[in-house]
Amino acid sequence: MSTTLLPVIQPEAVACCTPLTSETIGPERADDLAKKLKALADPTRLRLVSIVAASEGDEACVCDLTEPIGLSQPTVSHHLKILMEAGFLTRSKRGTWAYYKLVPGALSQLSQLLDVTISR
Amino acid sequence: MSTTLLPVIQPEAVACCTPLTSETIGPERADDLAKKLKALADPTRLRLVSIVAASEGDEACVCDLTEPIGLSQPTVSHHLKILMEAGFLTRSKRGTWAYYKLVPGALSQLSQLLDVTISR
DNA sequence: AACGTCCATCGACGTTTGTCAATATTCGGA
DNA sequence: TCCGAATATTGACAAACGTCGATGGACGTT
Repeated sequence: MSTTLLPVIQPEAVACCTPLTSETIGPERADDLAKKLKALADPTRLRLVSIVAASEGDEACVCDLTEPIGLSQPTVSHHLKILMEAGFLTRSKRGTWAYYKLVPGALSQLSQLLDVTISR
Repeated sequence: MSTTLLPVIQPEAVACCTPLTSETIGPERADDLAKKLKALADPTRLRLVSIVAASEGDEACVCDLTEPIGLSQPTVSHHLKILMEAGFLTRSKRGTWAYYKLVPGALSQLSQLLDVTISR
């Protein structure tokens, strides 16, 4: 009698597993990106960046920032430090005043990274 | 004798205060933006989004995600929930499997918001 | 030299976050 | 109807975070 050949089921097709179609982000890059995003992921810090960006020369001193933010001066300084360490602001002292300035393109760069690195 | 008129010093020029040249972000919008950024500001969640984005049909089930992430299944489910509540992923159950899918344009929209809302 | 102003740092506090083990739930197959 | 597999939820815990008051350091003015 004749035998019928049955196709062997591929292991990949057994369960739900979907194959990847392109490269994924590595844990190191994910850490870097997360660090920058974390620096912005706070309402107070977003407002700080916004006020600096809206100021003459993309620059403002702490005395300009404390009042509209409505938090204590140490807290504002703390947030500014975080934004500096993340590369969004630079600091320059003139007299007793400390001026914080937007790093040109830092925000746009992060914005692009979101689109390009992730959505790919 | 003749009197010389002296110009009155403007109050704004006395100290360091820089005038704003354009609108700043309001506290409510800052809260909204911060909430979305916070959802992405974690290395594990960035990798999850990346893997989903790299998968066939921008879609993957939890069983595809647990192994490459290297964390416990409850932790992965927890992160996926956060990404869903922030509007980056949607969930659809098929059988026992739960498929998470990228929300089209959600990342790009956030990316644009960063550039437009802040940098002005 | 003494004082006042602007800002950074420190220490403390309550809250939020990321993680896990254990358990509950839902669904398909025997 | 019972069992196993995939996923969500709960409870717990340590670490990180946001905030403040108090303090300290640097600078300009008197």
